[in-house]
Amino acid sequence: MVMVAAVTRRTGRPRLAPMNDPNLDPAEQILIEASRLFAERGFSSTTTREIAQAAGIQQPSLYYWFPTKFDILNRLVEWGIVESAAFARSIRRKRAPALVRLYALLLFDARRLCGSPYDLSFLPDAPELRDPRLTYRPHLAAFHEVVDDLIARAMTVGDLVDMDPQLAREVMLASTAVAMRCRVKGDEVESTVAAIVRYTIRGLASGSVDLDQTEAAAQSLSKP
Amino acid sequence: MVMVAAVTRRTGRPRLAPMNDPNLDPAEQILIEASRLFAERGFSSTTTREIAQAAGIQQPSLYYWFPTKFDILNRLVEWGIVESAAFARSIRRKRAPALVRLYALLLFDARRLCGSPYDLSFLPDAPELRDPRLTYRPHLAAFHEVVDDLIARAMTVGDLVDMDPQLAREVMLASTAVAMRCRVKGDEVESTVAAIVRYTIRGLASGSVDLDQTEAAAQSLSKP
DNA sequence: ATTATCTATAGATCTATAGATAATGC
DNA sequence: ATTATCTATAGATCTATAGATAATGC
Repeated sequence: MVMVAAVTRRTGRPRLAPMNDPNLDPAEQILIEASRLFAERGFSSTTTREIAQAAGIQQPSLYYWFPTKFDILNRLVEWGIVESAAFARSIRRKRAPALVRLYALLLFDARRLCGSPYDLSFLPDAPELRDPRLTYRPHLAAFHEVVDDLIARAMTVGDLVDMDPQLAREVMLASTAVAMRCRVKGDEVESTVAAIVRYTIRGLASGSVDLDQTEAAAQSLSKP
Repeated sequence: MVMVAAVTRRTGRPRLAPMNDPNLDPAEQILIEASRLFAERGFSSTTTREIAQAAGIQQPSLYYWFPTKFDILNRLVEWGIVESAAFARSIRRKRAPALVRLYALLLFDARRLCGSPYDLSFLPDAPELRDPRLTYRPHLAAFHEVVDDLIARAMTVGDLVDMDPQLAREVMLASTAVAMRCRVKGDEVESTVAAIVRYTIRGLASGSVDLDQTEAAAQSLSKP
């Protein structure tokens, strides 16, 4: 008995133009194209007509998949933070040195964003993030709490140079923004992520830290 | 004969609400308030009505001072780069080591943005910057050219760690973005700027560099 | 009957223009 | 006469809804 890749005939009225990839979920396609457009022109400047066109449907058909344009944004923002926040919570209980855990957290986050199907480079500093209706806030707060805690611990044991802890977080999260912009495919993800995080930590770690050893420990810790 | 601070009676139809500071140029007031709103809500989401209201005039009165909303953006972007590009051109001919000149350029730029009357924190990654009608491009290109040149020279003499030069520029300009966000007043400008640039250079300078001496040389070079 | 689209459009903006108005300047 | 404002509004969007339509599923 030979299995043939089923030509998934979809239900519903046919599109004016047939789908590029009939196996891809339309909602997924919408998120991918919307993120690309948000990165290119910003959330407010991107119209629902443009998103629909990029996804191969008419403008009102968007509303079958998402209740509002705003919900598309919310889904993308959530995707960008929820998993990293969960990883942050789990790493808080691990017994490795604080700097290693910090390093691992930056690696996990950068890897996720760098290898994402969505272009989330519009997120850092996107003014729309201030909208109180967005639901990412508790996740980001948890993420920041862990980062701040680990910075404080690493500073106490002398693994980070003595500086304003808030500025240290700023510099670290600026590196995450770099990772979002350097989005690459497949094999290149690991080397790109490693380089970005390495130079960030280099700037903050004190001279007594063995960077190669810290990186190696963080690398194994950052993979689930 | 006693000089009295003249109560500048202004010509033209009076405003509905009197000006807060009658000595401040209305165009300047508009730029200040517009930049604040662009930073808060983004260019596209900010309406001309909001800008006008913040500046104390009715919406159509904006158009007496600026031909379009877009021109307000263009003026702000130009302000953010023109002077730094001019400084970059002048420092290219100086005879100090490349790393010192790079350090001085970052200091000059960060100082200008950090102490600016305008809130330009919306500029890094603002999608509106892609608009080809904006006139800042030649200035930014000149600025980047000098930075790239200085990075290459500093790397050749071993003052910067060996890394992808483009990534080095990314990391440096990410620090400039931090400076824009850390806008402070008066006395605090110098210390804030110094700290931000110091930790950026720390992350990129090789171990053989004397950072204190480099900073001192850069500080005096960065002031005209 | 259910699903996923389509077409048409209501209602709510938002930018920019037209033209009136109320000061000062000469 | 000149300047800097005002009011009123045209014209161009843009989001979201209403309701029709063309497939498949049972």
